[in-house]
Amino acid sequence: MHKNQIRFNNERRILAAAVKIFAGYGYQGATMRKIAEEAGLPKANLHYYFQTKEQLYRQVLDGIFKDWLAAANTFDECEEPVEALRGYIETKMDLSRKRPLESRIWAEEILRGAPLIQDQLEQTLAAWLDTRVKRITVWINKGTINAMNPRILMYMIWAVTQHFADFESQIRALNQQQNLSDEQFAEAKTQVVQTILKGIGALD
Amino acid sequence: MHKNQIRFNNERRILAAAVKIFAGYGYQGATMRKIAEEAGLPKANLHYYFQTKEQLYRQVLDGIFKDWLAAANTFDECEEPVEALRGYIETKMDLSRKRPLESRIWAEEILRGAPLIQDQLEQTLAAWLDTRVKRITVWINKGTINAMNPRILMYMIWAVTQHFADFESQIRALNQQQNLSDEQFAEAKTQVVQTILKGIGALD
DNA sequence: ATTAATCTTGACCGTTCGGTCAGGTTTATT
DNA sequence: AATAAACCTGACCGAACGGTCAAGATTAAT
Repeated sequence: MHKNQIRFNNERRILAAAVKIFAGYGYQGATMRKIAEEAGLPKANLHYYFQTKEQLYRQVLDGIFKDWLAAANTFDECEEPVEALRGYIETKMDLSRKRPLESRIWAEEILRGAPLIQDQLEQTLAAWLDTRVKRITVWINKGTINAMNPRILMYMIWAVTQHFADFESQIRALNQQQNLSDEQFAEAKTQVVQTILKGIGALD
Repeated sequence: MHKNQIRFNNERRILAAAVKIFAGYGYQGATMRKIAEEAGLPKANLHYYFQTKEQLYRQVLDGIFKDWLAAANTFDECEEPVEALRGYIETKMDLSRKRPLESRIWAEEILRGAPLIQDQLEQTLAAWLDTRVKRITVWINKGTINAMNPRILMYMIWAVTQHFADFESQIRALNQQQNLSDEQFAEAKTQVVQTILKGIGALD
């Protein structure tokens, strides 16, 4: 039991509702009314816990950003490129499968020019990327993988893995109006891993 | 000289302005006022040529969809997978470079669940994809490329190429706040082509 | 030169937006 | 039991939204 049980519960309810509505309608399309309705609370109550729509949105983004960075754990723990990259790609694919809403909110924020998270991108994410780039460079120098620009490799991994969340509605339209089944998604995961690892010369 | 010169010119101006504003703010964030200002026309004039905001948006989407499909020309004209896929990937990369706004409008529409273009996806795009899937299947059966799901290959190509337009602001933040230079973009293009072609076993 | 068709636009309308606030209720502290 | 702190919410506000319209200006057709 928390000390501020009421506050804790209500903030969680509001944030969960906000994720759904922001993902479904975008920042501008989402309204405090819709979020309040989704959360089952009066609109004025939202403003009691989160002063403005922007502040609520910022907290949602913060949560997403943390998951984003945490997905790199396997990457960091593995020594060899095949394990490290396979683990990272699979983790990112699983994130797209299990939490597509968050991925879409992130994508929309970037699409709009990252007006609210530019600082975090330039500071935290840039530093995060630098670390991984250095590890990849070591592999390249050892000859374990082909010579290449490690940043572009990371962009490719992000692009492909997040595509399955962000472009879900397009994929569904091209799959007889059905979301990918678990089997289909597993197949996609395997093929993405294989193509990228083979593409950078880590296999064979 | 066109017959309806005035109408033709004004519709073009408005559509060009609409692309900029829709790409920069999203459908909901874009306002008829902003588009009118960008076009240098009074707001009421927009409604003379396009009855509603939604109709204007639909025409913008239609234009993008045509470019989308036309990008497959090289794909269709080449016999061998290396030429065909290299040509298609390069064309899509060039599109992302030269017309990122259109790519972002498309991405946002899909992100929101494709409310206005679902039919086109299910009809036209699905048929378009089927044709290319069949060609890829031929290559697989010949053993020119590895066994795989051709649809997932196409998803990967779309994801990676469009990422350079859709996530431009993120890439900029990770590139010392500078957009990719022509040299950097050319490097990315080469690496994307190499990685995918090698990844599917079309090279070596 | 006259008429018809097209184009232009400031002013206006109903609706919905994010946000506020006063006053009441519930929970925690002493 | 009394007081304080936290929580709740219907009613309201100014601003901005998409869209309309009447009346005038311009262009095309005869």
